[in-house]
Amino acid sequence: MTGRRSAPLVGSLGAQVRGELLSVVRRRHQAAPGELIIEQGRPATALAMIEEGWAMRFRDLDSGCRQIMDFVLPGDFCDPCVLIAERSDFSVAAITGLTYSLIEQAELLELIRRVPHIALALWWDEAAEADRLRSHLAAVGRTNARERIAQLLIELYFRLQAIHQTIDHRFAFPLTQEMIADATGLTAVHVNRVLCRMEREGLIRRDRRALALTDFVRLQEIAHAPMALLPGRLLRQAR
Amino acid sequence: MTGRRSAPLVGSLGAQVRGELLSVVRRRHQAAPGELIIEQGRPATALAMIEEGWAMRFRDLDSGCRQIMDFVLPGDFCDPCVLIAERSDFSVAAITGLTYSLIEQAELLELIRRVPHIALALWWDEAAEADRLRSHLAAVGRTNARERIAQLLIELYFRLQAIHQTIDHRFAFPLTQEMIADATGLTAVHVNRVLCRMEREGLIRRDRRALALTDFVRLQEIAHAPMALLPGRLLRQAR
DNA sequence: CGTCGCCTTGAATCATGTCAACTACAGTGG
DNA sequence: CCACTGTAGTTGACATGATTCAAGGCGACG
Repeated sequence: MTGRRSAPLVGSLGAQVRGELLSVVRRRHQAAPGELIIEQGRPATALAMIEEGWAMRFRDLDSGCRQIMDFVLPGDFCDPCVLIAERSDFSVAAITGLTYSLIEQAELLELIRRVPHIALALWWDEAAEADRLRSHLAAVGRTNARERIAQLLIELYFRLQAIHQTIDHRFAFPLTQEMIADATGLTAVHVNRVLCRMEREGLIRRDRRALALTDFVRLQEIAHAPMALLPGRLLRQAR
Repeated sequence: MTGRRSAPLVGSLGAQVRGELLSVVRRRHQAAPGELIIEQGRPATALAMIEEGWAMRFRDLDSGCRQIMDFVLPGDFCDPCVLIAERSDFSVAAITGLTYSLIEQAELLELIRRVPHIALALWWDEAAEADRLRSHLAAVGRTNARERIAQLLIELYFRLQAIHQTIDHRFAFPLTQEMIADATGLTAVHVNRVLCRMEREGLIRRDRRALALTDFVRLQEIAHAPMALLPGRLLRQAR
């Protein structure tokens, strides 16, 4: 024990753990936009980690439409539950061109035997995703289109900022309006109306696959964003 | 290793692990309806497991309304993320009178040192909750009021059946229509209309705090329930 | 230069929300 | 035992946010 009774007891080492994982990866994989990385219902066999590009976690409903759960950004695991779940209950597809690495289950378990912390990092990731899911659910269930979209944009901003993919309040933005609709539980047409209005009001600016949050403060008010969001908000840090 | 390469590698022992946990519990706690067990934003200090009664996991939004994430039934952990999260990002409140047990963090870690499987059981629970959250999100984002409510009722039915709290398709039902509304992202008034119509159509019957799913097959069709849901659906079982 | 995916816009419609009143109990205290 | 009070459920009339359908624009790409 560390001596301090209230010392953080478990936690993620973040970048360090990711490095450890990458050290056992033989080869990187590529995926073209639209390609499926993980398919709903298929047995879970390997851990996938995004290195470059955006992906989305989603589920197809039998009514033909789909719900996007969240977006998977560089450094995120596609399926932190790979050791727990028998088969995946969601799909993951590339949005942009993608570079990712796969670690087979057997390899992963071997690695965990040497570095138990890695299991915690996965658990951590799972918990962070659950947190995001709860925020997302609250947004879809209890706020209107404008608030939901503002919330999504701000969440993406914070996550991208954490991996240094923003300049000021601007970042590359590969999502179609239909994807935003599938994530927020709206129709593409309505998403369009809301985005256009936001632009007219000077809240955002869009050009050439990029997005700028030109009035970040007001956007945060609209989103009711309580404060700096996910990256490291609620999670115990080791050391 | 077990010999079979595809053998389940990790997993939950379910009831056995729960028994193990209960063996270290000194005293049971009680809570009256409405009482808070876990409060959003407070440091996470102990693992809570429901023994009797229903609770709900929810979040208050600053617009004053709330979103219920899911319901916590006997045998469920309130906060499987207690070892991972610095502070809780949701609240848990008693719906009925409640009996639950608390296991302090230090105690829990000690127990895990002796029985590492317990950590997996918690992780498992976390993953099961994430799965439920994804289904819930898809329902709220992409289905109408009738489908959502049917889905909720059927999910509760399956979970209660798994713990032997159903007789035929009937079970004690302590939720108010406002709670159903807060869970499904609707208003209490609209929930009322939908429930009344379901009753008129012979899908359900309500009386004295109990609910009967009188036309289970049709209800399942409405809910698009793909098949037997959560309990043990996607999860590796040890042995 | 035609095609295709994505974005944009308008008009009509629909699902759900809002407001408001009223009923039915269960609990409480006199 | 009754009068009060409060919570939950029910119902109607009306308002509105979001969807649907439909048409057209615009840029990328073969």
